[in-house]
Amino acid sequence: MKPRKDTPYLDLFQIIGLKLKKKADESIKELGLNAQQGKIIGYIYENQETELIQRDLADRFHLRGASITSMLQGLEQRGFIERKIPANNERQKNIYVLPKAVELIEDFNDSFQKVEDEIVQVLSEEEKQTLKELLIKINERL
Amino acid sequence: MKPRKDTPYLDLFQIIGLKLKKKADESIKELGLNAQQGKIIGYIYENQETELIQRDLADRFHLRGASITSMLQGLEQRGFIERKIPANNERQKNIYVLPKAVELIEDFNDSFQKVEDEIVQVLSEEEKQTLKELLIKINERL
DNA sequence: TATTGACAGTTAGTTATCTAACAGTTATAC
DNA sequence: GTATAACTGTTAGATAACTAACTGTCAATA
Repeated sequence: MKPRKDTPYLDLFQIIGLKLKKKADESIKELGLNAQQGKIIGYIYENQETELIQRDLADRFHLRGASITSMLQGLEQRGFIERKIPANNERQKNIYVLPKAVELIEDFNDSFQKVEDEIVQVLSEEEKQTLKELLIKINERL
Repeated sequence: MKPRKDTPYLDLFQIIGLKLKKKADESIKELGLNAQQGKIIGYIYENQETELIQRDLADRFHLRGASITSMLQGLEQRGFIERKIPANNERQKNIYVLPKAVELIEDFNDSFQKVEDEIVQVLSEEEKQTLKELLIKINERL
């Protein structure tokens, strides 16, 4: 007598993911960026000395190359980042943040930290640790 | 010396959510529907005796009314569902699945179950139980 | 070394979501 | 009872993701 339909993990992950996206978007809306753009700018900032290319962003954020192209074109036109073709490989583009973006990084890291805190506010230290381990284990196999 | 930027829970939930969405979409692609459409048809099927309206779907799936309108228009045009204005309230529309959709429900419930199993395959029974409790607790407060 | 395949990025077109403004219906309050 | 507010759904327009087809570059190999 197995249940005909019951996918609590799938449903919970979908709903929590959606709620977090909306919260994160809302929290940095006033900066004129959405959460994805904020996360990407932060990641570029931390990795721009490593000859970061668009491919790396696609891998890290699980997006398609075309989506990265489109997003970076937008950020470049608005003066947040720049892309330079490196001398040693003309099919790549290295990515760098510009001052206009650097100024905002602390702000949206604070905002993201607040959302982060909201997630785990109801958990004990031990529960937080357990959850993190379980999430990492799941993510590795997915 | 607090870490300048560290949001592992936010990041893990976003990535896992994205991976699950892609897996679920892929798993029922051959039926000509995406995961969200499948989930919604399943939900309508289980609740159509309760005078289900679009507002209910928006609440359950955390989508805007406009998104529900657009999605249901598509499903209605393709003959999966129908919407009827009830006699007692002309501003609402009750929603019902049509045979063409009912035929598919078992298929995509099986597909969703496979994705569900993938999520927890690496966890022990005890870990599964713990995870479910933590996710429910988080979702309630978010 | 010339060909072929893999790789990095772009473009065009599609889709699902969103917000804002709106129409019509029902409920509330004076 | 009428005016106003709240509710339900729709439309129009924007955005961010996708796939498929493409250009150009680099690497492997025969």
